[in-house]
Amino acid sequence: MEKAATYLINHRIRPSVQRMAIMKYLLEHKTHPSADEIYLALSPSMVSLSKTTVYTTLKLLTDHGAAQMITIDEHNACFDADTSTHAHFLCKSCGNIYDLFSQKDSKEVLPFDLEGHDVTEMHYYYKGFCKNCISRKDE
Amino acid sequence: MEKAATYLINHRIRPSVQRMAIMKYLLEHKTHPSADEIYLALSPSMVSLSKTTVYTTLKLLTDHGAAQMITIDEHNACFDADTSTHAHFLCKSCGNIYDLFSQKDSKEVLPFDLEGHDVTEMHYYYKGFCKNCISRKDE
DNA sequence: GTGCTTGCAAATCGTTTGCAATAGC
DNA sequence: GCTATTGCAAACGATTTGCAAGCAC
Repeated sequence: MEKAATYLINHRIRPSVQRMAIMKYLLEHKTHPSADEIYLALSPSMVSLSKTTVYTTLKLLTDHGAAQMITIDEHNACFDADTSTHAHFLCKSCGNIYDLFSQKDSKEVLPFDLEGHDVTEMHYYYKGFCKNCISRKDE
Repeated sequence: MEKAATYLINHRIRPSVQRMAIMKYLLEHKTHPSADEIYLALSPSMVSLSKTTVYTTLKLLTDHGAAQMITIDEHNACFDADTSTHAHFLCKSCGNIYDLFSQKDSKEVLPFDLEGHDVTEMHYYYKGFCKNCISRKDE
């Protein structure tokens, strides 16, 4: 069976054609696409696909823990099939969002006092100028 | 002179009546208000105030480092006059945003490998259920 | 055939823009 | 008077909603 279908079933989501296509896209494109980007990428090969379905599916995936919504860019939500704890970096020049992972030798625990709140989600966002844009400027 | 006026001048922003009112509101209300909340709170006493001015002023404050924009809630941007590095916690039940500060004995540096990117902003967001909502449920 | 899923069109709502009126040096 | 600032109304754009048609077990 396809990886995307398995992934959906494991998260207790019925694998429709549309849902599999969107899940597959998220699993294969680690670029943190927006709903619109997913729609634009898939609609040529899925002519009947509607943007509404993309939105509802992304909400479904997020609610079932099959993806996470990233709000680092205030203009539109982005999505990531990797729900493990990692940080995101938004380049203010090119707009790309990069994944940042923990350094090998550091603790997983972050230095904030949670004051008795029950934390279910953690989002670590960094903004600035990415390596590529910096070296481009130097030329 | 008023604290808000001084604060604006220190950030090289001309202190107009509207800007002072908005800055004052942010300094006195640590509740991370949205543009709309600020507008609704100020408009009774500043009848001529327009929402446009609130938006442009908040952008000005953010650009000059006199406030920071928080995108923890995907529905609308919130603002915080405290630009020091601290985390935010959004309660999914009551919608309140709380400040979280560093634990005394921990390092300031977070365990993510920045991979050579130039970081200018850091945002640490936690979501879940706040202390108050948890104890309310227990009753 | 009953309930879940999809897709269209319209609505919603936070935010931005164009532009004319106003205020402050 | 000239420039920065304000405020109205309209535009914009991402997302949501209402609802009818289609699909799956």
